[in-house]
Amino acid sequence: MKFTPQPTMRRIPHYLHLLKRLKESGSERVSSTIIANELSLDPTQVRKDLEYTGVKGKPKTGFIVSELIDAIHNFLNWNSQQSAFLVGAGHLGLAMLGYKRFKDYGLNFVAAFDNDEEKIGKEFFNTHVFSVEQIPALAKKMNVKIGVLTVPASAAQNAAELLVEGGVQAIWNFAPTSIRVPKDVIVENAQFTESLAALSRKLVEAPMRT
Amino acid sequence: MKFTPQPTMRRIPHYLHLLKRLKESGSERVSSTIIANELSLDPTQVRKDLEYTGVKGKPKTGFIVSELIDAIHNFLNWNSQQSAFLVGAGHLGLAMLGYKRFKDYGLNFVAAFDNDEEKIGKEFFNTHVFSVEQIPALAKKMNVKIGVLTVPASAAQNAAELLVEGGVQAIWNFAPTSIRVPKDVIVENAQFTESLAALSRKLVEAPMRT
DNA sequence: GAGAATTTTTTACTCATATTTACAAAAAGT
DNA sequence: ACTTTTTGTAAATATGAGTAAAAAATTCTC
Repeated sequence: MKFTPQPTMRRIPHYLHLLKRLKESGSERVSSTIIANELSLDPTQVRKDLEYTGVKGKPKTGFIVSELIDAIHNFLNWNSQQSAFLVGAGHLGLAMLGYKRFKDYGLNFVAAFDNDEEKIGKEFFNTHVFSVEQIPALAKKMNVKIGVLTVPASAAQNAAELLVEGGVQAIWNFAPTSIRVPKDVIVENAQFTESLAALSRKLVEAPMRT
Repeated sequence: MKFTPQPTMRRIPHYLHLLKRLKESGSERVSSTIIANELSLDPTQVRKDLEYTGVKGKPKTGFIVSELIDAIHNFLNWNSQQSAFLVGAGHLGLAMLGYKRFKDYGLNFVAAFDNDEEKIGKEFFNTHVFSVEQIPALAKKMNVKIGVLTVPASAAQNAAELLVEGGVQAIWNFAPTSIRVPKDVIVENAQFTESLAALSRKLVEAPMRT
């Protein structure tokens, strides 16, 4: 089996969003050309991407919307919920906890952590806040596999190490810094700055495109 | 002049973070090999990426840290602040407003918008919340070029259109959906789901890598 | 009900882009 | 002056995107 290319991975969630929209509006079937038009992509590319999910389209009819949605969910393992820890109960962390939709994406926050005495012991959106020191013990006990880092840059490395100590397999890093972890631990960076840099540069380059 | 490749754009903010860390810890010079090691990249790739920013390194000594930081800031036009509108004063939107650090990234929120009567007229983190209907008029008046979308998927398209009507040049889209805009308007998607999908898939593929 | 026409997938190929590898030149230190 | 280190450039490889032609299947028509 081949690994999925990065660019494909980036596009798949967009397909999913569109498909859900189509399903809501009552469409049962969809062709790759329709998807391509809607997202301004190349039809062949859409087909190639969808191939990774394992679904097969039928000529003339295209793909069955609900089948595709299921296939993508399956592909991403979003059918079964994964327990996750949230580290850092600041503005962003609370936004994450408050975003109910994460359960559609297979993510379930079972506990939050912070090192602010003010916050420890409280509950936000039905999630209890513990001291960061308890991360390793609780992670092992609750068998948590995913850690979400929404701490300041200065606290990121330490938090990451505590998560690793607790046996976490993957870290979703929102902190504006790189973290160093053993190579068998998966790190996915979701930094605003990455995206903002791209935007800023596009603004700089925009006049040149004319 | 050549356009900057996407992957390079993604890496540049990481260089910047590292460089700032190095500067704080007192380093004056840095070589591409050190950067490469720190971020587990290839040294040549680092040099090539840095080439886009226009800085020249000196053999044997490498690059001057502060020079590099300036060059990257310049490259991204983060020296001068850009006025921006925040559309959607929910959890995420407030997290954005509360994140003081954005001014380091050339972004300055001058107004926020929502269609919740409860929020309109209030202030959050010194930023006033207006009704979304006022977006076009205020955008023109204040000459705002960047709009940040932190609204639910259902409100995204409408909000985007209002921003476009107001003459906004770039939209930073956090809403979990694709938006359709005229082709001269820049859209940068910063969706959690993109990144979460990548993480989820890595978890699925992880056992295969062994 | 059979066949033609149309639409869409599928496959194969070409082109572009990004990464890696290799080598030569330059500056600092010994 | 020689060695080491590190940049800069050039070439090669690998990967992903786009294009074009062929095959399959469904619908429409006769």
